[in-house]
Amino acid sequence: MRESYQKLGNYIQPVVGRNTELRDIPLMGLSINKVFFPSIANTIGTNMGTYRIIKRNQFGYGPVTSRNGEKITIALFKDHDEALISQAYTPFEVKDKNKLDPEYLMMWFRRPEFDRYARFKSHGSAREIFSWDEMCDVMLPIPSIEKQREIVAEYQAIEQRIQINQKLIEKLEETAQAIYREWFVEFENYESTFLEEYIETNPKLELKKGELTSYIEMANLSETSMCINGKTERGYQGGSRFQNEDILLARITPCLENGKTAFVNILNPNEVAAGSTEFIVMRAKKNISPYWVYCLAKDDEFRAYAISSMIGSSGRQRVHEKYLEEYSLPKIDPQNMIDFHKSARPIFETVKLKSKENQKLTELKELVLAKMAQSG
DNA sequence: ATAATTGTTCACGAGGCAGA
DNA sequence: TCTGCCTCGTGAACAATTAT
Repeated sequence: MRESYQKLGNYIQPVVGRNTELRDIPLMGLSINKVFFPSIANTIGTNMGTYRIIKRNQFGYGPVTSRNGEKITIALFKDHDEALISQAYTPFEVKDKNKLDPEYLMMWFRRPEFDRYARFKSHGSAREIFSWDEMCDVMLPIPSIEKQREIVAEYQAIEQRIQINQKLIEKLEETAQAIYREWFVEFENYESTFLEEYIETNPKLELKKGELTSYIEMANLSETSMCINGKTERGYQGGSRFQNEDILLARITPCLENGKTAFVNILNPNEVAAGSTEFIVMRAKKNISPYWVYCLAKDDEFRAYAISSMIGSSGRQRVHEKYLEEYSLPKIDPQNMIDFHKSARPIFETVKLKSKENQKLTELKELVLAKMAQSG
């Protein structure tokens, strides 16, 4: 270990104090994603006096590491001036912010190496604990405060760009949806037809058992955008099959209700990929824009129809694609479709570009974290 | 007979409670 | 503080049934 590595214990101290006055301030939880969020605890009948109080720029962590996916629950609190957290978490703070920058320390905690370290250093029989003493024994590079702030600024700049892209993607999706509504929903046409005239569901595609293919699981789908984040390679063993420009619609509780729908654009041309058994693949028929299919799949009216037609018992309800094909909608003017496709294309292309850019930026972020080990 | 669809169960991650 | 346990959500495996 380098000489410039320092013992964390010299820079931090625990925070004491319980909610004995039963104050009415926000109750927060924290997760292995290393963020605070509004707590999901059921606190009816709970004695809130035992809860701990955490203040802005203090940290909280969960000493229990053995049941959290090889990760440690730790986050820097910035959402409010003060909040309550469960007694299960240990709050602590940096003694002197001019010697150790809290944001810089949080960056160190975000490193995957720190997760592994915390797990490795956990001990106990029934439950493995990363104790306060172990936390104090953590060694990390602590350069000058100026250098720390420089590193933090670099990291935050990347984060900001990701957020800007994310916002842009959201706006673009809204725009696409607005164009769709204007042209196809508010469009007056009293002649109606069924969806099967325009789309094909679960098109037949060949994949051999055991063949190595790209695989997209439910977790890769976003609830808010068309972008698919990540894929894996594995031998084909069943499930849905699709290609670029197909639309994936999650058909099972609660993924459908949550809006998990994707526009496939991350495959190679002509590549056939596999995915979760719980996707319905929607494909545009001849002369129909795949962009239109995506917008339809995200349309409130269509989604309400899909949700209302879910069947199955024991809480695991699914949509049947036959029902989707029977969805009734106004007949589409072919010229309208051509014009819509032209208008929507730049939107979808930009979303694809920005989503790719964000993947690169995310890699870059990880690189900045990895680099910290050399900054001492 | 085989594939596709539908129903059921299982495991377990994650967040947290509460008594000793 | 320690630790036994609860609850909810969810993906996936497995089983049963139906279609081809």
